[in-house]
Amino acid sequence: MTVTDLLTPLKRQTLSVVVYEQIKELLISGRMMPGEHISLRSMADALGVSVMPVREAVQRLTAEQALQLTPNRTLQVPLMSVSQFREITGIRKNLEGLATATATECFKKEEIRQIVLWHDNFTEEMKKETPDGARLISLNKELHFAIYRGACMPMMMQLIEAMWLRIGPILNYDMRSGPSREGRRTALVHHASMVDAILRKDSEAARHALEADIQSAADFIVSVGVLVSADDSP
Amino acid sequence: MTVTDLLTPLKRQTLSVVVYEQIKELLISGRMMPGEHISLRSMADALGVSVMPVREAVQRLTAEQALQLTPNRTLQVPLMSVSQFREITGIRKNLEGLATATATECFKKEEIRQIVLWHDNFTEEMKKETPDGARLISLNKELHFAIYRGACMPMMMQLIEAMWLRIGPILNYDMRSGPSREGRRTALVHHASMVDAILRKDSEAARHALEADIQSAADFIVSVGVLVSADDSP
DNA sequence: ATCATATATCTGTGATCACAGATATAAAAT
DNA sequence: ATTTTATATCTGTGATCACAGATATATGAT
Repeated sequence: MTVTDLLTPLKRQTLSVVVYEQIKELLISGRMMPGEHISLRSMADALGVSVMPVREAVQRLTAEQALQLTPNRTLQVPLMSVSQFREITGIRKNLEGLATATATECFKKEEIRQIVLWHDNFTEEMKKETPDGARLISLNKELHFAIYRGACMPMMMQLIEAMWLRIGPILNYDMRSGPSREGRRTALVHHASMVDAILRKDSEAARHALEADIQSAADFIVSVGVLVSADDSP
Repeated sequence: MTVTDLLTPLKRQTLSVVVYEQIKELLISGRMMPGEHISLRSMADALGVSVMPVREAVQRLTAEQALQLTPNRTLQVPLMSVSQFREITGIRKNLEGLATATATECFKKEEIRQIVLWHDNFTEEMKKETPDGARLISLNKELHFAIYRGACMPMMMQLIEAMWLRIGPILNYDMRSGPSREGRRTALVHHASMVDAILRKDSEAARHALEADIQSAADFIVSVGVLVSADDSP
């Protein structure tokens, strides 16, 4: 056995995709506010690269509608209308519901153990008097995607990620600064019944609990009033 | 009234998006074979532009997995495994089924008229002894998307388009060179019952007919054996 | 004729410059 | 002091060059 056997094939990492991943993480974890403006050169300077990689990353994010190019040649993280948000919520319930139901029927023991672990961590953090917003966002995402991954549907995963990327800024922006008391309680209830259904291998119950989780979070966002009324975007 | 009132706001068209649309059309209409190699410079020369716009267009198509970048720095239209194709077919039935059912319940008269028109044209072309492959592909796409548009779900439309972009090369590559006798008959049957259900405003029947249409076309593709067995792509 | 080596050519990637349009700032006029 | 005009600066977009890795072709030796 030589040392060459220890070397991983090393997937080619271009600067473009590194930048892409970074901006994506900023968006999905709610560190950029809807409506906020960015520029290629300022990003490039901050990252210590030329505009070229930033340009390609931003171009891609714009294609995914995670960023928006205004008619004035200005980049911004998009504002979202109520109707857009409602449509995404509907699609999410459909896609993520299907993934959850599919996964529930074919989970392995190890996968379920991991899900319970994320759930416990999330619950623990939620029950603190002053939960860490960034940690909550991360734990919530890990819990959800651990479930979806179980469905073994890689393309479905990509679609779901694309949806999360678009609602990330909206969903997470206020959760960062401490979730509301009521929001905390309902989230815990839905997560608990989700995990419970998974343990019982009741796929329809799991789907139902997940859809309720998505819907209640969406209702909260709409009630807060952070969404714009008219549909300015397309 | 001055002449300025006659001028449309003219949406800003960059070269990148023009190139993007062109390549997309090539892919979705089956004019590029799965596995075929392309290069930035040859494309740029053919289009009479620099590599820059082609690069961004290709980068975007690669992100959408409509093109693929091999480890050897070679661009190719992706091969597809049977399992990948089956997963996409499942997702398509879900998304397009939902769109069809939703649309059926809220069609306006004019929209239905348009759908019947596309259906008639498609049927007419199919009944010729030697149907025009390119025209069939176009008519089939127009018919399907005329239905989906009725759902008034713009984001859903984008997801569906992304799916079509990925299966376009596979689905359409052999339809170009004249569809089989059997394939023609079943397609007409499913389209007819789809349109019939829409006229009766029976949303569940419409969904069912659409899913049957998708499934039967997919079964045909699998039986032809154009798909690769192993899963080479990530 | 066959195989090894070397050269030429092709690939995508990154950096840099030029450009036009839009915005903000500064200067000058009233 | 206020409004207008001019200047400077910032924006994304496109073209061009340089580079490293991969492939094909040609050259050389055996």
